[in-house]
Amino acid sequence: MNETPRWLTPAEQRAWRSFVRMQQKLQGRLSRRLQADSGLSEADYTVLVELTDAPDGRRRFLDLAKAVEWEKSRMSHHITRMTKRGLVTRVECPEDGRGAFVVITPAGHEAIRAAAPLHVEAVREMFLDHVTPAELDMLGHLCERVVDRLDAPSHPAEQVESGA
Amino acid sequence: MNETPRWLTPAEQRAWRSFVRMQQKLQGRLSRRLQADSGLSEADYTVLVELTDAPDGRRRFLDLAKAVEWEKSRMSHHITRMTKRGLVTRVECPEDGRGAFVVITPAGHEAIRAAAPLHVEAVREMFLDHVTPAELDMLGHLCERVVDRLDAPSHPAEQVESGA
DNA sequence: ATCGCCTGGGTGATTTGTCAACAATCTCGT
DNA sequence: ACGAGATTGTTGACAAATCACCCAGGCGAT
Repeated sequence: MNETPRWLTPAEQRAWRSFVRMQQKLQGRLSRRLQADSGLSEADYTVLVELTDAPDGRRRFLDLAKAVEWEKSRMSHHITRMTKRGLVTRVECPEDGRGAFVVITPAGHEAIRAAAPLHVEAVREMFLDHVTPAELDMLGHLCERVVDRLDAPSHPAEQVESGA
Repeated sequence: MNETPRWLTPAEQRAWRSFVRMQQKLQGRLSRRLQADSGLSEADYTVLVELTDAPDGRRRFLDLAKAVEWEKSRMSHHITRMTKRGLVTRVECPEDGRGAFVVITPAGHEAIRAAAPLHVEAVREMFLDHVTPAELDMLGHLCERVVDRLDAPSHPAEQVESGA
């Protein structure tokens, strides 16, 4: 029945492909640099940022996992490793007997505090310095919109009662 | 000496963060979907696309590795696995005794041919459908520019004679 | 209370990626 | 011609991600 592939137009093709390439390169370079400069993997950094953002430096597991689009088991394994390195701790949740928080430790705080400026510098060098404010602004809006769409229920048509 | 962290402005902060989030989500969703729909990992797909683009479906190892920003050893391992599945083959290079080509097989061709329309559809749903043509255009240019910058020698100042 | 079932999280085996060291060319300068 | 050094690709040990399955605690109906 759906025999119409809606193939990409040349313009779409080109934009999407260069976007993908940029992602690949940017991610590759940034994470290697982060590792070299600060001894943190991209994954570590992501978790630490997410925790730093939380008002009291703590976050529920699944909450965290969904925020960064990881599987819960990945989060669990990763937190185990980070715990061994002293960057975070597990704290069990009083009101949910099965639940657990992951909490950033002082060492964890210290680690991002040290890593952030270097990382920011790298982000500038590799990305921000080559983008105009207008582009950046547009990009920001675009990304927020797309993220919202991704977080919303899969098929817009199925969603009958959210904003109504 | 460099005690000036050039911290991000709120606008930069916001744009960059939402960009990172979008990347995470988009990548996560797209690759899970690709796997489910076609039995190809994102890595497989990347390699196959790169090979399909080449005039005669063959590419040197390191060339390929650099193009997708992988370590050569990752490429080697991955090609080994793909070879076992019959998607590609290794062919030794006549004019460079140590070198090798990786070549896409008919089965490989068939695999992307089958996967591409599904993947494209997913890309539309998750991304293109939420972006205006003007935005897409700007994004495309931006990405090309950034990629060029990343491929150019590291410190612009060190580059004394390219455009001059 | 207790049974079914869902949810939040952990575990172990398998797959994938990284790192470091290696072999086999090639490239040059002499 | 020959040896130092740089390239190209491989390998094996280790780290990290995924998958499938498990367990414990909550939640609601009877």
